[in-house]
Amino acid sequence: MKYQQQAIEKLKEYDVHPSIQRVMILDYLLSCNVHPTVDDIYSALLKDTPTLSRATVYNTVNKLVEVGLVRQLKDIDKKEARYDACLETHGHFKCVKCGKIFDFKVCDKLILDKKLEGFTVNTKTVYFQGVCPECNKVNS
Amino acid sequence: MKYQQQAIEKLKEYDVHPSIQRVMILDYLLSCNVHPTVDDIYSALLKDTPTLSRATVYNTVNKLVEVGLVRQLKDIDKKEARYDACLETHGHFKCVKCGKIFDFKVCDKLILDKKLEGFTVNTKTVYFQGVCPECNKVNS
DNA sequence: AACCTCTTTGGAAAGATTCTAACTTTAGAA
DNA sequence: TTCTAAAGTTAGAATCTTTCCAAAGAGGTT
Repeated sequence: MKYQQQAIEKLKEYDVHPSIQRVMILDYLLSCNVHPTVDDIYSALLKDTPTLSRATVYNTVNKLVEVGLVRQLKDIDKKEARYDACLETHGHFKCVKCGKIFDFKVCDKLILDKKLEGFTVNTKTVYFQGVCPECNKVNS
Repeated sequence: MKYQQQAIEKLKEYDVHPSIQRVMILDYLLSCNVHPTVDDIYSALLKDTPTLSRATVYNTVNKLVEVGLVRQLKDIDKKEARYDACLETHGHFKCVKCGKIFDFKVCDKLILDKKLEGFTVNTKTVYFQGVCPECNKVNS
């Protein structure tokens, strides 16, 4: 519960009632850099809170996405959606060989096309796929 | 069947046997700019081919994605995956009010971060969410 | 025609997510 | 403190998307 206090403050700031479950889940998302699936979150928190329900995890992450505290990433995984509590604009790179996910910076001003004038952009998702340096070494 | 001939040629070029179903599906993807879901494709083609199976649509789009003729877009829709036959690198903008999806250009060289040196990038996905000019007008 | 391979089909099955209805907790008023 | 209404949680059923599988079909080759 490293980020418990921060989680509570963020929830309040975004007008979401900081229930025990919500704080737990946001704390977990803030503390891990691996972009977990709903099931990852559920399994991890079940140890400490055996009464936790899967539906609560779904409700909570949906709520957090809705208010903008968390980002949903669906392309990364073939089936399950993943969640990321880092709000800074950044890209995700997934290595197709080892499956690892790397975050990288995106200079978002440079992406903008003239065609997007007049559009209000709220969320930016940049997702690359390929082979990471480690796996490139192994195969060469 | 505007793109039927083009579909057949593309399939051959990518070493995919141009069966009736595959041609139909790729033709449909090439002719529509709306990034349909599997169910959209299935429903649309069922009229002309009542014997078409949902599994065939899944098999086909998976095959097309696998060989690189079509791109899968998961983030755009909350549940269903969408498919796009346009191979040029481009971004997708989804208006959260009207649900329309707009394509826009991405100058892909500009996205690259120094951190990505050594990475081999195969696929680039850029996805924005926000409000389109039309919906911006309505609410002001 | 006989044969082989690839494709399609439909239904069953699996997997992910949402719904529902009952139960619990919370915040604020009395 | 106690009451009340609203909000949140729970467990399991239900739904929806996707894949699997075995059988049937189509196309091409000898």
